Amino acid sequence: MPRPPVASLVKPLDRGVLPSLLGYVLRRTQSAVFADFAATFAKAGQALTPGEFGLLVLVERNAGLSQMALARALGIDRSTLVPILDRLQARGLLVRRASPTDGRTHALGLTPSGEKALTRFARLVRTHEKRIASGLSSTETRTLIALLEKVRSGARSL
Amino acid sequence: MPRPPVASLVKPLDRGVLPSLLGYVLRRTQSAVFADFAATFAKAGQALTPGEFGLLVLVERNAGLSQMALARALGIDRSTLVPILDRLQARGLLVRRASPTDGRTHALGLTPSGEKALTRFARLVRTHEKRIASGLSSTETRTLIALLEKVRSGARSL
DNA sequence: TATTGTTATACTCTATAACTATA
DNA sequence: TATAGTTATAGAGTATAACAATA
Repeated sequence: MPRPPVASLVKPLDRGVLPSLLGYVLRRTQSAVFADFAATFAKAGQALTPGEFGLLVLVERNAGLSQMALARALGIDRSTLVPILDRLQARGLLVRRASPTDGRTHALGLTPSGEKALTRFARLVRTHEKRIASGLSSTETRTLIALLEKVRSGARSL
Repeated sequence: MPRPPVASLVKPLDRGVLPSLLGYVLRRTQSAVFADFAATFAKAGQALTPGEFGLLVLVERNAGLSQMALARALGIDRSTLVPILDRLQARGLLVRRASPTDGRTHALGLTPSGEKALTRFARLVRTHEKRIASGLSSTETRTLIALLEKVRSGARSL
């Protein structure tokens, strides 16, 4: 007897206190932004996650850094970083070179192909950023970033 | 010859364009907020993720809803929801009852123990929210939430 | 002894595809 | 036929513990 729900007729649920919670709104927004990032790259035939983009920028701007230093900057464990670097290296974007000063560490760097790819990626990120900020004035965007940074510092001191 | 990096002496990396990207700042803030949530609950001897909290609130406010309806509201696949419900049910917080009107669906609901737990959880969430918003005036917090909602609607229209 | 990178392992979140029972 | 829930499976992100090479 119950009929299949027609998309336009699905009753929105009661979300109670959730929409007034900063953490909840932050998480939902982040999820939508992630989806937009993925769609932007997919439409351009490119495969990259926001995390991979951040990693590539960090390696480009700090060529020669070690895996430990990179893991610390990304806020992840060094063991978590290994398969991520494996994948980017397999794609020919990044190399682990021997460090000239410390036999234990790798000096990370982008390949020429990685540099070129990063330029393409950066263009797509700008497109994506324009879209997600399309409902905001540039003043609002700056305000939003500043407020988010304030939240981040408040959350970090545990 | 290289010495171990002393925490207070670790040079911050050059992040290039990243700090000006809304998506990047959003992701880092979300990560710090998640860590604060986890720490708040861990200190109180409770184990709960933000996602589980949102799910419990949704079930409480919409008792009897189906797994499909819940998955839709959470933005996840119905198969993803199964093990999540399994865990909450195993903890005695939630039940799958037979629907009186449709033999295919489950009517979800909180157990009395789940209701009581949710009250405790909500108190911890308020503590957590106070901390992450501690650097903001209440006006700023409302502004932040409004701006995030604007971003979310801009990101969703693909 | 301590650090770096790696491996083995485990857990969670996510999805797709196929199965079942019901509609 | 179509929908709801489940299972099997797979990929990515996360961690801890232990190991080899190096400091």
